[in-house]
Amino acid sequence: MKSKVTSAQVAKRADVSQSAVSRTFTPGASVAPGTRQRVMDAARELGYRPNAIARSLISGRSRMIGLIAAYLDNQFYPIVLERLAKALQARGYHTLLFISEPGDQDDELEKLLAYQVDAVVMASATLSSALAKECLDAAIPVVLFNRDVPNSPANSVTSDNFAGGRCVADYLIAAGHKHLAYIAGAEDSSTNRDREAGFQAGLDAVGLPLMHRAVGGYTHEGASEATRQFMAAKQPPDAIFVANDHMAFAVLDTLRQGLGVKVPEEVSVIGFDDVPQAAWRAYGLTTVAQPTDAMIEATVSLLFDQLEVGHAETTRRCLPVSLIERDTARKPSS
Amino acid sequence: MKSKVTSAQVAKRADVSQSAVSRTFTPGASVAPGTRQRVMDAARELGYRPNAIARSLISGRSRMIGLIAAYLDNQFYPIVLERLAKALQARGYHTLLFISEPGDQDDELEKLLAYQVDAVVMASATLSSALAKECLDAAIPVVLFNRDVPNSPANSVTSDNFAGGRCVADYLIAAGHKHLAYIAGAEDSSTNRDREAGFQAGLDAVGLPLMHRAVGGYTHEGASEATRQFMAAKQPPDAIFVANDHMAFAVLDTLRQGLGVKVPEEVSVIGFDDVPQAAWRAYGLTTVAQPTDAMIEATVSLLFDQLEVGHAETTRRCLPVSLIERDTARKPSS
DNA sequence: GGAGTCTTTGCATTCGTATGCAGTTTGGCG
DNA sequence: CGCCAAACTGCATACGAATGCAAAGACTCC
Repeated sequence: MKSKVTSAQVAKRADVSQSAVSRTFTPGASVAPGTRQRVMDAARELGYRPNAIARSLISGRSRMIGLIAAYLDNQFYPIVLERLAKALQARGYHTLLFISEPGDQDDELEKLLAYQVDAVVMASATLSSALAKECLDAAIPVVLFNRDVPNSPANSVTSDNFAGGRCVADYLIAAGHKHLAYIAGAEDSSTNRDREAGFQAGLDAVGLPLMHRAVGGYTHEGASEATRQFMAAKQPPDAIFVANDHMAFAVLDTLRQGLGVKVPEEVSVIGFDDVPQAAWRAYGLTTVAQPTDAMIEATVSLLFDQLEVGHAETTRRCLPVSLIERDTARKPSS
Repeated sequence: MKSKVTSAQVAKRADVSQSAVSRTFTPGASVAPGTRQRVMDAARELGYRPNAIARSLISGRSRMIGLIAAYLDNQFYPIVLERLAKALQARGYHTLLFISEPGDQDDELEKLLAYQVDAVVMASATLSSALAKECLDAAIPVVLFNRDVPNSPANSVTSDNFAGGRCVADYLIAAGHKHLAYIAGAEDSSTNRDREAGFQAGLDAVGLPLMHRAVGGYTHEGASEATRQFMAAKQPPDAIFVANDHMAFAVLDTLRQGLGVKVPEEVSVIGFDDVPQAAWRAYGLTTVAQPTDAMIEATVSLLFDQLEVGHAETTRRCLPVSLIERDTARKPSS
């Protein structure tokens, strides 16, 4: 069991001081080529690997980023998770993952801070103001991903949800739809709020009322239930805007397989996110695409601005979206 | 910026020694109620939070589990990730995430070990024997999730892929299919190997040949391409077994939307994994269900056996699978 | 009242690495 | 050859918390 090889042991073997070993493994430090070689040899022979924990302790930087997530069943998030983690790895940082349960967000964030993460990315859940303050006090940058809390000291990266919602309204109206419905995600999520507000603004612009509205809670079942409810009304909608793709799939299944309704002939359906499945032929979902890669890039660069440059003021990045026309919504004739 | 509050500062404020503060935050340590109270008060006033990094250094245990993953676009893995991370959190451990690129697995695992993780779960990629040895030397338990490397010193948790493959063969044969095809995942993955071997064994049992075979590489495109190829043959298959659901969706899309083939009337399709989408009505995929929760539970208990009990011999858990009958495969008449 | 037990406390040390400082060597250049 | 700068090296200390040890206090029990 050579489980614990320390720099001191390597130093002894290479017949140098522990400092020399440390310097060999510190990029940019001053070590003579010969010394470095001896140290490297000794290190390899003993199977030495610098202890990142000890390094963190002394340097005050753990090179770990805390990532808080939930709802990994919505495919948007796994993809973000994967790419974000990869982007961080490429820069020598790693991801400490926290899955937040509805109740214990504060508790979890507390533990996360105990691990001395250099920054926090929240890809789910909203930051309670108490916690935001704690992070601020601890000088730990926080980036809200795909959500936004006005008046909080946290940075955020979102796409233009309002514009996306507006765009959907315009598109449906241009296609001649009159009876519009909206299936909301979670009432308290900022994405839902903005998407809905944009959609509503589009209706208001032409004086059209929103005829149906239900809350799907970002779940498959909730969306399915909402759809059933809409279609049972004496005046069912002829177009449904769904707060995200994950729910839109359930809407499509319920309409087509459950109720035998033709899409888009009888009802148009538009989602939001443009997850890969939306492009799969069984769905062919017309949807609003979030610029996932750009959002991740923005997140990473924002993070590093704060971590390495020491940039301080809080920024809110809002990236443009685009409507992807596929087969679930009637196309405007023009 | 009270960013760095240490136990020493709390001690001074509470007028006790640093040891007392440490003991207050160490469950089971001996502290007088009054002292504990004073420490807690001081800690709250200063916003103290024990430094997990420092704790790890002295205790030799980081309470972090390294999780190596990839292919998060196959929904099976995000779900595993979420539940596994949650299960670990519940026991006071956290997940350090590593996304492995095809090339740099060894590099990444190297860095992961530098973080002094207490154990490693590999949910993707196979452990190179060099790394396996390193982990063994470092006395770090390794659990291979959903993959198995014979003759390696690593523990593994899998489902009975061979039995699953066999079961599919039996099912298709019982339904009267004669022209069978298989779409493989990655040739070198143990899941693919076992699923295929089981399937082949089923064919061998009745002397039926495998008429078509192609490698889909676990990708959507690969599976789609394979399907096209099969159907263009002069004797196309009447049943396709696909190495996982993620590819099976592509097969269905290609058959139905791309080629206008009726499923299951003209061709039966069976997948493997039973991801949530398989149950969605647009697909209604007949598939082999892996016992995800049981696999996770097994992984966690195996991990803790080694971490806290100190159990040493390597174990291989193999859990039973079950065929889920839905709408993409013709049912045997019996 | 005294001896023994148990609890509580502080001191000092430890974990493994990084780094300021001072000392030594080397090399360049006049 | 001599001097100064630059490169290299080792010593000692620091990071923040946990813990063995011994001392001191609190109690019990006879």
